[in-house]
Amino acid sequence: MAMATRRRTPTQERSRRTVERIVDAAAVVLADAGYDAASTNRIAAQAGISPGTLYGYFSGKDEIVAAVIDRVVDGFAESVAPALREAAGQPIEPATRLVLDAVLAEVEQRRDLIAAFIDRVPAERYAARVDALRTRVADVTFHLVAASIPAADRDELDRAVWTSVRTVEHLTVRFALAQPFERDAFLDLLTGMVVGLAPPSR
Amino acid sequence: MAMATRRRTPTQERSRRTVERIVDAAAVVLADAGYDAASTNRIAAQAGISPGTLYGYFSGKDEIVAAVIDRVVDGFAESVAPALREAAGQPIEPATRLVLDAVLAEVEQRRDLIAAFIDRVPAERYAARVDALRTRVADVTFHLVAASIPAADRDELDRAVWTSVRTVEHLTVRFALAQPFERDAFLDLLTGMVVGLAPPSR
Amino acid sequence: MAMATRRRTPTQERSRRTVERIVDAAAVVLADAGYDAASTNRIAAQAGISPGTLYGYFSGKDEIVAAVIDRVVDGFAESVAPALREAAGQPIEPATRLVLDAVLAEVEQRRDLIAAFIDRVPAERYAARVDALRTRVADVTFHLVAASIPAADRDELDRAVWTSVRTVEHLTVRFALAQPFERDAFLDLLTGMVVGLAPPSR
Amino acid sequence: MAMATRRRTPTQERSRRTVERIVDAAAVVLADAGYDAASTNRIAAQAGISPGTLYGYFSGKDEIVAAVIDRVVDGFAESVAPALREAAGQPIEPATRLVLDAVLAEVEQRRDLIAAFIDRVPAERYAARVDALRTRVADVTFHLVAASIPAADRDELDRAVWTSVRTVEHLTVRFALAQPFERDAFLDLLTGMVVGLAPPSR
DNA sequence: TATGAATGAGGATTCATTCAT
DNA sequence: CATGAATGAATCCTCATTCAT
Repeated sequence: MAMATRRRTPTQERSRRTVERIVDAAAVVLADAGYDAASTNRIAAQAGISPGTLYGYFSGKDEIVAAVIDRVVDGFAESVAPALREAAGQPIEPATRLVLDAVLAEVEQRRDLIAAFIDRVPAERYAARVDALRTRVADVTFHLVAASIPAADRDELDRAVWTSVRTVEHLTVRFALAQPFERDAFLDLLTGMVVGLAPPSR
Repeated sequence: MAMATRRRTPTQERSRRTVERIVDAAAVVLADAGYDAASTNRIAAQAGISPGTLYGYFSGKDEIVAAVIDRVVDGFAESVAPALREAAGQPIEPATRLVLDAVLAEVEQRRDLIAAFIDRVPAERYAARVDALRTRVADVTFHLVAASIPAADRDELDRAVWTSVRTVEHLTVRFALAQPFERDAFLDLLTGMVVGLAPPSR
Repeated sequence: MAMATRRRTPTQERSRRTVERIVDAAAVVLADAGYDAASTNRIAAQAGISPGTLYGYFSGKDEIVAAVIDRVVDGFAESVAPALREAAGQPIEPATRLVLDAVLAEVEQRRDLIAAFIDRVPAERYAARVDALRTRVADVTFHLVAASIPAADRDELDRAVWTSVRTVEHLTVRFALAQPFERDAFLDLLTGMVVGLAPPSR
Repeated sequence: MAMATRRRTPTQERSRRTVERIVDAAAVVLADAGYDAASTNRIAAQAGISPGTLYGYFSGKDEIVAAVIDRVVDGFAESVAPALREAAGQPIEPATRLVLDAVLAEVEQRRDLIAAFIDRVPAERYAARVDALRTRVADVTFHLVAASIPAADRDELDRAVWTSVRTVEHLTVRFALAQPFERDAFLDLLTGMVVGLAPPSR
């Protein structure tokens, strides 16, 4: 998924590094101080550049934040894809668990940054981008299961997918943040919920 | 749940009305414009008082926002309690559905305000207060079910309760905001998920 | 003519004084440093108030500048009116000279401020307001002379008025700024030009 | 009139073209957007060069603007000269009209650029250069008429020249911008004013 | 208590200019 | 010569909060 539109297209190597530094810095500042305190000047300072440079690449604060989210969102696509491939052909329960494990692992890895977004960034600043991911996941899930479901149950499947995606997203994130009990037990529970939601197959 | 600590205790009737007006105004402004745009001056203007007066009743912006949340949170206690009483003695499935229906109804009623908080207020501004409610709900749920569960399964029950509370909260809110399909179908689905999480009773 | 729209209506005496101080300060800064250098912070500093206060009364830099011009423009209305009254009934030549003398006197009095506007403020910032004055002056001039002119010459009168107003305005200001020769000689010259422009009376 | 001092003398052909492109671009941007919005970066972009290159030819923004004015000013010298030659030997009235026509034509041709300067550029940025032209015009006018005037009237001639130059400049520009009535009528009026200013010849 | 004028630190953003490549 | 990335001081403006009246 594309990074935010850039004012200056980074043709030179130096540009590319600068963009990286800005996004890195923004992630750090967001995690440390939250959205409100993440002023452009502060992000620039953290990146070791001048405030003006920032505006060579981003049109403003929101675009920088968007780039940080894009990075997280892109991470999911990349890290869940292998699990999806591995799961293909396996029975539904182990397949589901495999994928959920990958999702949870990715969340765990970005834990601090995700925590910062959840706690300190108003959702309207990033909802659109996360929603795009959500839609993609829902589409994939739907088509994975649709084949083995009678056409009459498509509506039920739609509802199950909506519910699953929301449930997995929320519980995964909350579990990673709070870690209220053991990882395996959580994955078992979550797998059971998701599998239980699927309409009876043919 | 207590209102935020006030600088002046509103012993007099007029004071109480002023507090109401401020909280009302804050709810309106938050729903209309979000947290960032909800300046104290704007809230005061909406309430028809001067900015200075505001500080006679609240120590600052965050305390006003807290009072708005408290009102929402208190609403739940009040409106779910009757359903809880009615559910007592009924079989688990209809009982659960009854309570979930009440929860959903309350969310639906506060839809705009909840949407404003979810979308536009950084969670750290209100997380503590919602967490307190969450804990209370978890406690009640735990004790309601604990009696019919073997002591050995207490850990499993803990996990099921954590998962249920998080799931119900999230799905209920998201369903009320998006209304992606029919209400009854949703309640059926959600009831099934929650009941399915309960450890096998004795 | 009205001052620029104010955000805060100066009900209290203190407000009125603050507005005065801001407009005074803006005039000083404009005359000293020009439009570009007349930052809101600098105007505030000159006025001995904080930058925020400024925005309580004016929506921004342009509105402050407009208030300064309004003051100058209003000055003309007030100071030329007596001359107009005195001129009524006199023959055209002494009457014209009387009015031009009053105009020049007023320009001379505001010399520094007018110089600052002419030299250092882009005209688009104040053209509209000066144009309003110009239109009023043209209207008055037209009606003063129209009575003694055959209806057939109205077009010619229109042209003469347009030319007179522009000529008087420009020469008066430039003369006051440069003072290239004696005041009396200038008034004689200018009176001759203006009287010469008038279409032949009945 | 000389171009502004350059950092590098454009001995080479390519350099000369670059300078042209910069001045062209500056004229376009000034006419389109005014002085404030005419940033060096924007001028460079319009010229199709990089901001750095600009500083190879001009010491800064003001020097670029000066070059644009010089071009306008030089245009006058070139386009009024033929009219002056043609007017020589003719009676004063048709001669004056001929020259004024040429002046007006030149203003009309540069209408947009002149409008941009008048409306949107603080006069102090270009006053010196226009003043140089004004002085030259005044000198020429003085010597043209001086021969036929008694020496005793030299002071009067001085005053008439000052007034004429200012009047012609201002009315010509304002007429071209506003076009409030017919061109011929304007030239008649203006010619009459100027001729009327001349001291009685011997 | 209520008022509302005043505060002032801090935020987002721009742009003339420089300099390493 | 040209490039274009980088600079950083300076600008306009906001808003939570205070305090004299």
